[in-house]
Amino acid sequence: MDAFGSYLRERREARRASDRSYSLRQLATRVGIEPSYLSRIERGAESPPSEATIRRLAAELEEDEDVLLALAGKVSSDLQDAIRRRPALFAQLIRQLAELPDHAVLRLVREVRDGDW
Amino acid sequence: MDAFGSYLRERREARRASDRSYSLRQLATRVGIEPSYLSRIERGAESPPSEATIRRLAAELEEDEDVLLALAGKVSSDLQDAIRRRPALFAQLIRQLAELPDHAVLRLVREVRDGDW
DNA sequence: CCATGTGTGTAGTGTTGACTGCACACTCTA
DNA sequence: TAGAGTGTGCAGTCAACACTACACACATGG
Repeated sequence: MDAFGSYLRERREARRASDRSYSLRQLATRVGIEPSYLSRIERGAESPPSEATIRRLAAELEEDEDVLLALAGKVSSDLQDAIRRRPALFAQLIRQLAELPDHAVLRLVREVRDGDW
Repeated sequence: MDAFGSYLRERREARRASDRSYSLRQLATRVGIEPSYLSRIERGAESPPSEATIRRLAAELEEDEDVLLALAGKVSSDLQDAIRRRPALFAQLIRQLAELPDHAVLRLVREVRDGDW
């Protein structure tokens, strides 16, 4: 049940296979946290770190920030800001989309992207 | 700059004009918090309460939960859940919509509502 | 006039979030 | 075989969140 930690470890070790600088210690140092802290996070002995730290981890591992944040049970603060600016509208839309299958949402994304909105 | 508190007070007093049971004390009691706490919140001397408490306040005042949460700088947890289930997809969509005007988003909401999705 | 209700000031509480810092045991490798 | 690097255990910090508890002063209406 610790999606975040195990995913992180898995990703780091994958990278480490081709780049020795991806040891837990070195990554932690680059990201600016204590190695023991990262160790506990990877093993799920500690809850995921802050949004800022997750962002730095994502950058270092070249992972999608939103996905990593999601695994940590969080939602990017800029998305939250966008929703907060028009709460009624976005709330309605998101609740509707929550019940639609992926492909429908994807279709919508595309339509908005290259539509005449 | 204390949108939440002043809005709350304003709404409560509006209701109180026609219903004497909307005193700070009585509302606080119905909602299950200490009057002094609600007092500090309404005056902005304290940051907004938890999502659960905001929900109860919204119910009692017949206000839109999402709007009240937004004023408190929060986003409903069920919306966050929806986003977390498909982070890449939703992140992309919301960032796109953040730059569109209200009417465009509204049009989208309608289209999804009564479209053949 | 006093009992009841009103809002508010001050102080204190338990819990969680987000970490640091150091010591330890193990493993390579030069 | 000493030294550097590896992951980890344990203890502790510091601020914020989300509140409670109680005392106070005012007012008001029966």
